[in-house]
Amino acid sequence: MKLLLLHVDHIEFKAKQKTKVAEQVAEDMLAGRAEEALAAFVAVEKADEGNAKEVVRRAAEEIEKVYSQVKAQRVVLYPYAHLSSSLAKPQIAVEVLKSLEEELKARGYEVLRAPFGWYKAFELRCKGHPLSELSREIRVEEEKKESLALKAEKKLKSEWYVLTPEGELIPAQKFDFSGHEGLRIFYEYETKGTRAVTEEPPHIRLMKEHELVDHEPGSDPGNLRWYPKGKLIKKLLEQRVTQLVLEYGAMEVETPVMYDFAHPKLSRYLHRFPARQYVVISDDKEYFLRFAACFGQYLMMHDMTISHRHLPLRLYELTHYSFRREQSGELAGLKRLRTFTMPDMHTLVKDMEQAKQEFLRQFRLSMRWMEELGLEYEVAIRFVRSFYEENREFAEELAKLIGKPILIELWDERFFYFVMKFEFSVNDAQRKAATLSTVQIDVENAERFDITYVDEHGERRHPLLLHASISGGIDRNLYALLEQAYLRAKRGEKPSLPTWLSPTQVRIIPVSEQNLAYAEELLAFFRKRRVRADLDDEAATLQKKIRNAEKEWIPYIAVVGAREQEGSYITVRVRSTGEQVRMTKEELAEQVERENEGKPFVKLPLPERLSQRPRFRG
RNA sequence: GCCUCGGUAGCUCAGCCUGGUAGAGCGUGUGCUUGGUAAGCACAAGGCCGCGGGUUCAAACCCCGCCCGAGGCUCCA
Repeated sequence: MKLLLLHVDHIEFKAKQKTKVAEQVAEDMLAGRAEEALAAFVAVEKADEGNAKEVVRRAAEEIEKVYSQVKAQRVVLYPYAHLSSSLAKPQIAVEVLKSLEEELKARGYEVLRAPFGWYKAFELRCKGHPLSELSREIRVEEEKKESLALKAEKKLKSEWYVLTPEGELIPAQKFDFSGHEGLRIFYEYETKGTRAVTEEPPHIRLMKEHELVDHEPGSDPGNLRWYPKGKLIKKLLEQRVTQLVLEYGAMEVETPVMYDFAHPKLSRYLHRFPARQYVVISDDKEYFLRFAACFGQYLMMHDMTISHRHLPLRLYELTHYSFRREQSGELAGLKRLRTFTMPDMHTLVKDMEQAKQEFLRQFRLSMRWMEELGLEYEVAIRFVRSFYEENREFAEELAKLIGKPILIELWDERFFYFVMKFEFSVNDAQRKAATLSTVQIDVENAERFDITYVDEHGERRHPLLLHASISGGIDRNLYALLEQAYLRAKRGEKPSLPTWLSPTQVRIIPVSEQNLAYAEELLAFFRKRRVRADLDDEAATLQKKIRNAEKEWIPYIAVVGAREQEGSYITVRVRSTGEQVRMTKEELAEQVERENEGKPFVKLPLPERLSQRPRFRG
């Protein structure tokens, strides 16, 4: 339904001539006049046909809201077809208008309704204040389906257990969590939510202070701006996860970011999910922005010719970007965004045996990722109960790999498209958890999207499908790194990022201007190596420069003065140990290169001399 | 989306209750200082007090609406 709401000094209409669809009305309804009214021009649309009741209720609410804002004294309902290009059937439109009139009257408003389906002359005078002209669109359909999905989910019953590395399955309520604080926090967050902590998550302050990421008020909430240092870290994470996944055997592809709402397979799939999408209008078609690479890869797989010899078959895309129009109140810094970057891999396998093999390998790959970032994490594995019963040893094998107790959630029935998934979660400073790595065994979508392969006997068959995000959202990985750095600082340790992710790995600080030339030589030396070095050539004291470097969490601070210049060595302040070490430039370069080994390397995207470097933020 | 809190210099914040010339620290610029491992000194520039409306002789301050952020609820494919 489309609504155009005008706050008018007066409105007057007179029906002149019937159209084919004219409503039969009493003589006295053919003309009318109202003063100090809210005139509601209404077009009832096709999409309203199945949801008349809800549309009427919502329209009445909108009108009520505006009515009280502008302090009108009566409502005039005026059928106005020209607001929409997709009109409802006239009969239904009349009914909707009548019930809207009834609804408003029931809510205590004085209502005048103009007849439907007549050519009418009308005159009005709009008040012209800021609220005096408003248009509203009321769309019920998707939300209705949405709430159905939500309801079904609410009914889902599940039970929680802890599985120890020794293979013991204990109901979570009976498990003694002492010594497993991380798991306790994770469990409590998953099952009870959190207690009220009313402070800003520390990573939000850190991401700004370190000039990594910031809010962008010029965009939709949940869309962030990335400064050079943040972009560098993001790029390194993206390159590394892509590297891991390609080495594992995935084929990298790229798929569109938007899809046709009306596409039959997509729309059915879409309605299984409660979250909302961004909508893009192109000509008169509506598209939604993808929330993962699923669709693009399904549609691609559907068109592929696949033999059993090709399985397992893996497609991968770094979704730059994925979009989820989260409710505004759910957004939180880098933890929860509306636009984010996520690696998404789908693996086709011929049977459950192969699915489990792949699941295990992807589980290990995710473990490796978490280790490379130095993140502490907790593990949850969620099963449909019957599937768990058949695969106990598999669960035990996974718990053993982790080497500490993990959470198990068992669902009585399968609501989602998967029978099993794992999640690696990190706890943050507010004792909340966020999922990073996850892999799911999907038993539904290959069939839904008609993805087939030809088996040994020449028969077309539907494969099983694994969804994998080895790192989880890239943005969220930075959130985890910052939150855990903050937690370490709270315990009295120095906060830091892994060296391979540190924007500046070596900061060269000359003791005085006399040592600047020597410092420049060192800078030139590191530039030729796989080391991100920069030079503090500002006019400040040594202490001040050290302090600035410490505040930036720089892993190696190289101080060079007359002594170093003569002895051709450098004195390095090592962040991880807090020690001052005398080293040669080669030794330092080798040390950093060792820490960069196997990781992508990107040059510092900023001027090497601090005096040449602008500030992105105070 | 709902509820609560916040938005003042590039940044962090005070001022608002009790309306009357807009403040501090950091950062930035300039000058002095050339300092040996976490803040050297001085001076200066820098403001649509989030936006719109209202009340008032007068609004950063009081009232209403909106926008943005954070937290809670809800939600989290």
